[in-house]
Amino acid sequence: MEHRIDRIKKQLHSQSYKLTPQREATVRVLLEREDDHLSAEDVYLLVKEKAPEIGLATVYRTLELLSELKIVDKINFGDGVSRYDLRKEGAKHFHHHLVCTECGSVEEIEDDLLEDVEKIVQNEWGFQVKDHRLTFHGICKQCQAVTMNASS
Amino acid sequence: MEHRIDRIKKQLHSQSYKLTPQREATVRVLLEREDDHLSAEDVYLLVKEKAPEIGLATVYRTLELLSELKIVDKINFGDGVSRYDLRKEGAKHFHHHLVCTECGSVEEIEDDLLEDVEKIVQNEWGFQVKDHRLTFHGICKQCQAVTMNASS
DNA sequence: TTTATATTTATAATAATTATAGTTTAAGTT
DNA sequence: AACTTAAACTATAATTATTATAAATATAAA
Repeated sequence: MEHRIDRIKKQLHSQSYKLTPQREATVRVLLEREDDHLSAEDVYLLVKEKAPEIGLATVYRTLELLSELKIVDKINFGDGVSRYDLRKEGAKHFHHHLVCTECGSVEEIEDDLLEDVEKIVQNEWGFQVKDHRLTFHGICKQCQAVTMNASS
Repeated sequence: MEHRIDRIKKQLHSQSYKLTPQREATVRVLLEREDDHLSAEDVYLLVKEKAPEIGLATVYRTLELLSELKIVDKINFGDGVSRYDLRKEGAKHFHHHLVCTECGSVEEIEDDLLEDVEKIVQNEWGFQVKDHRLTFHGICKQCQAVTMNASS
């Protein structure tokens, strides 16, 4: 964890931003909850546990900053709130998501499944791809099992 | 156009909803501006030209309803507003988008480029895919040309 | 230490969306 | 055709997420 904090600190410094205590606390929350997809409000509440004096606006600004530096990705699953997701170290692209329409769970796929598709887009549409957002909606393994049980 | 209105009318009736004049006016706007990605506000202003007495809340409710019936898809390009996009007739899946980070233009791709990827997700993750959202961020043809001119 | 700048807190403002109350419209029934 | 009922509508208020502002604080540079 310290290693990653350190890297992020350097990324900030390289653009002459500082890693203030508030920003560090925010980053720590994101690292600790790496598998979740927290909203700004969620992050705020968690950061408050470490640093009760922090303001909501600071959390928003920090997330915005991290987002610009591509340290986090801002996503929207259509429920009206933005969610923030740490990029894996060294990842060029945003990872994919599997959203279950039954239970609402969100699973991540880190493999880049889109290399071929991006080539097609590049060649056939002349569009120079920089990044992507891919979300599948459907039924997760667990809910499939439940449904089968229920109907048997 | 009348043909598609008629189909939508039937889809509504089949779930015992009515195609009220307000709903019809809204659908007409969506059909006329099929290539655009209108926000609820955009739709409201356009519908007002046809039916000045319509209320914003009705537009929201209509879009929500059309969205539930999968007649339109609700998307979010990360600018804080939801946008509404008509599905092509008979399309099982949502189409893809190319969002240009330079000029903000949005292009559509109707081909389903994800069939192979969906098979992988299905087989390797056991996730039963029902639909997807795929957006590429990058630089469109036009902006690539401009950039090349500017730098030469 | 002094100065300048970046960042923060607390709060107000804005913008998108949703909820509510009362009214209108339409469909089905006698 | 009048009556009844439920759906849908308008107008507006309320809510929620996010952004902007002003004053205070912290940090780095001179």
